[in-house]
Amino acid sequence: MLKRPSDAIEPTPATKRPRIDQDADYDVDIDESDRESSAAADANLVPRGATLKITFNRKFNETRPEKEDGGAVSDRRRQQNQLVSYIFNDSDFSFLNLKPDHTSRPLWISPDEGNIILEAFSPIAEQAQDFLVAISEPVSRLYAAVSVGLKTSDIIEVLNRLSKVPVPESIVNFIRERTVSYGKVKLVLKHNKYYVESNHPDTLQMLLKDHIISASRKKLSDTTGSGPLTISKAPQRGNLVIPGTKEVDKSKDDKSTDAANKSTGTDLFTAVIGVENDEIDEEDENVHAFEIDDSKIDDVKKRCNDLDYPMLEEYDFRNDTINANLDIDLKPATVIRPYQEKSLSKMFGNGRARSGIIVLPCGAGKTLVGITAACTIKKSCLVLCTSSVSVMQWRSQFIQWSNVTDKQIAVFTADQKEKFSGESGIVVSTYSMVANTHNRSHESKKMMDFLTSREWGFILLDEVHVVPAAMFRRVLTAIKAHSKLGLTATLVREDDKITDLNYMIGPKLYEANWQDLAAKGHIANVQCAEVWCPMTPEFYREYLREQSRKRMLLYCMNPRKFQACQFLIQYHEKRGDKIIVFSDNVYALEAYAKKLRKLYIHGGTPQIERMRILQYFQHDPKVNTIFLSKVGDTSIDLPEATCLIQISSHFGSRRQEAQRLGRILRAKRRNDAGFNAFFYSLVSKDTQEMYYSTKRQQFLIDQGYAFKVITHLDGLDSLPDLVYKTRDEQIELLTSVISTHESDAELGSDVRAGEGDLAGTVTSKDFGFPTKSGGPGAKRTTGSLSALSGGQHMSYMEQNKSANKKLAKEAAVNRHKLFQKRDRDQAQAKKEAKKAATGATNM
DNA sequence: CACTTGGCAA
DNA sequence: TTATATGCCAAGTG
Repeated sequence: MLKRPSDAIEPTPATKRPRIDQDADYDVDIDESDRESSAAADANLVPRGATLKITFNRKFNETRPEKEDGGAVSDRRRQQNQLVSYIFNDSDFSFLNLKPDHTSRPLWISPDEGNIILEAFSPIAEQAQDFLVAISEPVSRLYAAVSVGLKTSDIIEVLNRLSKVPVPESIVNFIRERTVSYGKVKLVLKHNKYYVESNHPDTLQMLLKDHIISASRKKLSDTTGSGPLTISKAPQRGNLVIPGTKEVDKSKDDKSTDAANKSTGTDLFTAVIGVENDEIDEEDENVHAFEIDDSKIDDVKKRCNDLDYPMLEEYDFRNDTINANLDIDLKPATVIRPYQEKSLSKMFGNGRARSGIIVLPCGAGKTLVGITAACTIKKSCLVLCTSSVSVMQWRSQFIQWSNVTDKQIAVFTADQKEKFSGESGIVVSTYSMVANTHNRSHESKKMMDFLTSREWGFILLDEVHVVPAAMFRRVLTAIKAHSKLGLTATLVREDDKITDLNYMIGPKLYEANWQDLAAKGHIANVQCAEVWCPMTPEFYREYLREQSRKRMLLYCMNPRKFQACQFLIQYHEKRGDKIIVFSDNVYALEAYAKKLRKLYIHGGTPQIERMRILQYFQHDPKVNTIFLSKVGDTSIDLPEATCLIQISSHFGSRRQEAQRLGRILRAKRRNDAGFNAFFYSLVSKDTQEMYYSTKRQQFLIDQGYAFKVITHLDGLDSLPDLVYKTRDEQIELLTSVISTHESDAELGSDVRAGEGDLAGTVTSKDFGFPTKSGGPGAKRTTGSLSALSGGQHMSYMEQNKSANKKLAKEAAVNRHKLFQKRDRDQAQAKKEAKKAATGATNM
């Protein structure tokens, strides 16, 4: 959503303004009864997009408060959980006039609430949904819709054509009001000069009355800044071809971009609607413009934003004669997918590069979109990502998909500072590298000079949602970039961090519908489930006694959860799935991984070892499960997982949920008929966790995923090697949880790892390298792995400890050089920790 | 020189 | 409102 002037003036804007929040305004409703009964019933997927409800009601409540009838509202609330048709319950709409051909129109619009209801069974439902998604979420999406070329009148007209009933006047007004100023003004960089451009000369005149803007206007030598506006033909897409689109052998060059995925449904859609739902042409219109001073761009941008005329930024890169072209292209074999093409056609719709954000799920090929965009613009390009790992990934992807040479692409991180040779090139770097405020090393200072001294045709911003606004500001002020593309998987507003993105980068240009991508096989089809694990009495008693900090640990370590986790892992390993288990809590992560004898990675795991483990996970058929802490949320590339289990879903943001989910969405590996990916959340019953998890799920439901609650896992109790089966074992776990936590409260996690080692642990540390054939490393590995299949009943800690020590000693002899120092350090740390502990008790 | 460690930031 | 993870840099170590 945009920052608006009222924000600055009003002390409490949130109450004054229609706060748009995703939950309220854009729901994909799922029949709730299905959720209730799902434990028993088979895993039926709710019909895709059963209803799409778009609510404008906050706005309407604000303008017409008398509609806020408390009784009706609570009445509605109550019924929400019963039927989809609750939408209709509080009003009788039979008085509305159905249009004569209403059966071919898929939308209902209720005049009071502003709800729009889509009939999913309509043959044109999919297109209608596209349209609705484009215009819903009133403020930001209308803005986005306008910015990709839809006009107010078009929106109203299309809505009217889709609707069975006449579009209520109130909605028309709402749309008018909201779109009147958006997208009217563009900041265009053309022939290396900046222009403020608009189709409406009067708007420009109005803006020029503002003293800041008029002061920024470029003074021509003969006039005093009040000369006439320049008039020119509106830009057209013309012969611009986005690489990789097979556009070449099409007869029509324009507007047929979407012809590739045209189906009979689309034709029907156009027949009913009369217009294509995107690419509204601006052909025979003139645009008006005035030039502004390069140095005043930021002032003008800010001012226009304050005046409620946010500027879209466009870069006429084909007419940029000053910045050298970069001779890159996609490799001939590279073909991009229809939705990638669609997102790019939004960006390059009129032959210029619009700045903005493209939202695609992880694994849907964001990187390729970015690369294709870079290959379309063909100017110097700067890519920014969040971690050095993804820097390397971007680099290698560029080389993989396009024909850039080593000389043209350079990386800039803490340990690698390259420059490209020649006039133009690509630099891949991290945000913190560029935005760093505190002292720089000499090398990076030089590099920064290199970055700031030149003009960049294109700046690619990866994972825009994680970067704080302040950092962006620094980056964008330091770097002179002519067009900006943000890529993200989730543009979810959890806090106000990304509120400014619209202003700083641009509007959302495109957002893919996850389900559609799943249906078309681009990403996996996911079954989401929440597993409710009861607490054991002992744990629950402690839980009730303890304070919040320890409570969390207790419900994470719930033995029943352990068992559920074990069960699910075994079940899915049998199916041949690759499984990732997430835990935000590092202690729990280690405990689980060790008990279940799996490899794990957390923040303290050194880089080389991470790579090792990921290698195993990907290629070794014996390693099918790994445990990850928060590290997995970003920057680790895990293409092979098909099943994901969350223990400790505490404090979760929807963003996190979405991103984790994204990890298993990569093109499907499995060919099962129904679901080919699984997402479990383990929740301890009757604890705070229940509350958090409900909150988190909302996102998944919003995305339209089927969601089940599992209260009982069949066959769990008969699992042969079930952990913590006896009460004694459980109590032992409980005491170790309580005591360990206390004594280790302020010790580093690595120290803890060494101390509390459980029987026959296969931790990342013990996992030898299967180096040179038959080497000692290899032997150890297989030994550990075969131990998985039997004899893991080690009841006593003391025993285990000593056994483990012996193992460790043996291991140390044959350990890889890289690990030896680590081991020593750990031994040292352990010693010191013990010393500290005894010292404490002596006092 | 290669590598690790601690401090700091967001 | 946490805890965790990450990145950059300088200083220390063998």
